Amino acid sequence: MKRNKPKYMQIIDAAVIVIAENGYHQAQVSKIAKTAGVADGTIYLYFKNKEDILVSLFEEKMGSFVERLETEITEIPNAADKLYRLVKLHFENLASDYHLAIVTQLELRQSNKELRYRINDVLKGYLGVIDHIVKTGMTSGEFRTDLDVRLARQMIFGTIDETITSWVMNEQKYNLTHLIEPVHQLLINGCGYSHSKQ
Amino acid sequence: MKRNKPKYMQIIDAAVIVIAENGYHQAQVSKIAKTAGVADGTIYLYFKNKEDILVSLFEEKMGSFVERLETEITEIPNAADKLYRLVKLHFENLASDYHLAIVTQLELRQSNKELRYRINDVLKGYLGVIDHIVKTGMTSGEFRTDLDVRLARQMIFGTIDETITSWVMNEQKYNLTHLIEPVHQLLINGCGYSHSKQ
Amino acid sequence: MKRNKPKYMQIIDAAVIVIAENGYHQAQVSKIAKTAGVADGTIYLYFKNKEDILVSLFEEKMGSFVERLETEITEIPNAADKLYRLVKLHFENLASDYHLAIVTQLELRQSNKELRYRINDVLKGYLGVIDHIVKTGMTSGEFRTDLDVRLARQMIFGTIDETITSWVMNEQKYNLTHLIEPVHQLLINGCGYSHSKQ
Amino acid sequence: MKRNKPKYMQIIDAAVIVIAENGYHQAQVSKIAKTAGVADGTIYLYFKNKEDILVSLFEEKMGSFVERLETEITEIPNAADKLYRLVKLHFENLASDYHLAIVTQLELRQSNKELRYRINDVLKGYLGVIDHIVKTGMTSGEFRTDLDVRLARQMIFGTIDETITSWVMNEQKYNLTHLIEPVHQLLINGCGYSHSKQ
DNA sequence: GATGAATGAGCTTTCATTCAT
DNA sequence: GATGAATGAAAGCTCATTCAT
Repeated sequence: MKRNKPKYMQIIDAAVIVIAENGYHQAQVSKIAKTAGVADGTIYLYFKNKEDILVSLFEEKMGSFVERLETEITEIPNAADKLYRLVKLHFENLASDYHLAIVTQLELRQSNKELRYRINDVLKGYLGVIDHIVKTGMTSGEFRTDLDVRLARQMIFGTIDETITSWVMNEQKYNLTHLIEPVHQLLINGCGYSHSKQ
Repeated sequence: MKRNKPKYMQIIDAAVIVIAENGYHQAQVSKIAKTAGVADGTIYLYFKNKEDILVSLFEEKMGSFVERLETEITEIPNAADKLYRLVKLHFENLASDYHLAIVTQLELRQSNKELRYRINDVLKGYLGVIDHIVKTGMTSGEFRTDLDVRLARQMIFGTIDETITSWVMNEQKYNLTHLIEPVHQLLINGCGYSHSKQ
Repeated sequence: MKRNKPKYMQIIDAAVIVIAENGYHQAQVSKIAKTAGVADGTIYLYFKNKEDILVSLFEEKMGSFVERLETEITEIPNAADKLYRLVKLHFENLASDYHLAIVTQLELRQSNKELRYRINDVLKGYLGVIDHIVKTGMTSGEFRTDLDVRLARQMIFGTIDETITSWVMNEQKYNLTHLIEPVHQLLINGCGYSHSKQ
Repeated sequence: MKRNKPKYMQIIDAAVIVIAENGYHQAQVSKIAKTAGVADGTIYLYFKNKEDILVSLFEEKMGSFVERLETEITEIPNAADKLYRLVKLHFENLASDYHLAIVTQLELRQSNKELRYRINDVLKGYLGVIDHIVKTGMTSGEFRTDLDVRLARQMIFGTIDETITSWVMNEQKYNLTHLIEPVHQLLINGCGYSHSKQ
C-alpha cells in the first residue's frame, strides 16, 4: 500500500500547500519536490505523472472524508439530521484546512477536462451519500415523494459547493461554520413539502 | 465599438468552438485563428492576449444574456414566476448552444485566479438579478422573510450551475429543458415556508 | 530628389526622436509613422525598408554636417586650427541636439553588422577630412612627419567619439563644449613632436 | 563556482563563435546550444536568459584579461612603460582571438542600453587601470601635470578601441600587433609636454 | 500619393519527465 | 530506493511589410 510509505503523504501534503500558495499553473513538480524535501525524480517513484499527484491528492483528502461521513451518517436515523451532519462535516472539514479549501474549490478546477472526469469519479462516493439521504427522506415521509433524486442531489451539492466557493473567494472573511444551520434549513425546505404562497 | 467589426465576433465564435472541442489548454491561438479564417497576428488586433479572448467571449455571451434576462424579468410581477423565467432562459440558452455550454461550465473554470475574478465581475449582473428576485419574494410574502439573501442566491445559482454542469458532464444525454420545472420547484421550496414533517 | 519632399524629412526627424526616446529595439516602424503623422504604409513610399530609414537618417544628419565642415575647414590655413574647428563643430553639433547625440552615440550602434558597414561608408567623408588635416599638418611641419596617417586619424576620431559617448552615457550632466579646448590640446600633443621626459 | 562547471565555459565559448559568425541577432539560443553540444534547456541551467550569456561572456573574457593586466602593470615602475604594456596586452589579446575581437568590437555593442550599462561596469576595472597609469605619469613628471585625467583616459581608451574596431572592420587584413608601437607613441605624445610648432 | 488592416514567419523560455550514477 | 542534471518539445506574441481601397 503506497500510502503507507512516508514520502507518499509527504508529497501529497506538499502539493496541497504549493498549489494553494502558488496556484495550479505555478505548481511545478520541482516546487512540490522541494517543499516535500525530496528530489524531483523521487516524485516519479510514487506517482505516474503530475496529473496523478492531483488525482491522488483528491482521492486521499476526499476519500478519507467520505469514509468518515458514511460512518457517521449511518448511525443517524432520520434524513434531516443526516443532512445536517453532512453539511456540518463538509463545512468544518474545509473551514479547518485553509490550503485544502483553496485547492478543492478553486485550483483543482483549473485542471483539464479529463482530470475533472477522474475527480468526478472520486466525488461519486460523496454524491452517493447524498442520494442515500434523499431516498431515506422520501421513504420516511420527511421529503416530498415526487422529488427527482438526481435533481435534489444537485441542489444539495450545488448549494453547498457554491456556498463554500463563495466563502473562499471572499478570502474566508466570515465564519463558514455559522452557515451550517441556515444552509441546512434552505436544503430541507427545498426537499420538503411546498407551501409557499399558502 | 469593436463588437461591430465582423472579425471580432468571428474570432469569438471560433474560440468557442475550438475551446469546446479541444479544451482550453489545447486551444492554441493558431488553431483559433485558423478556424476564424484569419492570420494569427490578426487575433492580436482585436484582443490583448489569449486570456483576453476568453474574458471577452464570456462578456459577450453572458453580457447579452443578462441584458435579455433583466428586460424579461422586469415585466413579470411575482417572484416565483420571475424565478421560473430565469431558470428557463438559463437552461434554454445553454441547451441551444452545445459548444457554449461546455466552455462556460467546464473550460472557463480552468482559468487562473485573476481571470476568475474578472469573470465574477460579469457574473455580478446575473447574481444581482437573483438577489432582486429573492428580495421581491420576501417583500411580497412569497418567500420566507428570514431568508439570508446571499445564501438564497448561492442556493439558486449553485443549484442551477450544478444541474447544468452535471448535464454537460453526462455529455448532454438527457434534455436539459425538461428540468426547468422540477428545478424551479426545488428552488421555490427552498425559499418558501418550511413544512417538512408537517 | 526625395529629400525635397516634405514627408521625407518628417519621417527622418520622427525616427531620431522615437529612437532616442525608446531605444533602437523599441523603435517600431508604426511608432515612427505615428510620430511623423503619416500612415505606416507611407513610410515605404519613401524608404525601401526599416534599415533604409536608419541609413538615410545618418546620411542626412552626418552628410550635411560634413559638408559644412569641409567648407569651413578649407578656409583655415594651418592644421592645428583646422583641427580645433573640427572638434568645435562636432561637439557643438551634438551638444545642441539632444536626441541626435543619443541616436548616433548609443542607439545606432545596436544595428547589425551590415548596417554598420553602411554607416561607415557615410563616415568616410568625415574621416577624409581628418586625414586631410593630418597631412596638412605633416606637410607644414606642425605635426611629426613620421605619423601614420591612419593611426593619427583613429586617435583623433576615437578620442572625439569616446569623449562624446562618455558625455551621453553620463546623461549629459556636464557641458560638452567646455571640452573642446582640452581635447584639442590632447590631440595636438599626440600629433606633435614628442618631448615627454624632456 | 559556476565557471568551474565544464558546460558553463562550453556554452560561453560556443556563444563567442556563433555570435561572431552570425551576428548577435542571428545567434539564436538553439544555435548556441547546438554548437556547445547541449540541449536548448541546458543553457537556462547556467544562464538567466539570452542577454545573460552575453554579459557573462564579457565578464569572463574581459574579467580575466583585466586581472592579468593589473598584475603585470603593477610590476612596471614608470607610466610610459605601463602604457606600453597595456596597449600590447590589449592588442595581443584580441589579435589572437579572431572571434572574440568581432564579438567585443562589433556585436556586443548591439545590446540595449541596460546591457551596455552592465558592460560598462566590467569596463570600469579596465578604465581604472588607465586612470592609474595617467596619475602615475603626472606624478613622476612623465606627463603634463595639467592633464584632465578623465579626458586623458578617454583619449587612450578611444584611440585603442577605435584602432581595434577599424582593424576588425577591415577584416583584420593587416597585423594589429604592428600598431602597438606607433599607437603607444601617439598616446605618449598626447599626454606629454606640448611642443608642436616648436 | 496615402492609408491602415491584415499578414505570418520567427524565437525565447518553461517544465514535465528521464536515466546514469 | 534516491538523486538532480539534462533534455527538447511546444506556443504565445511581435512587428516589418504588403496591398486593396
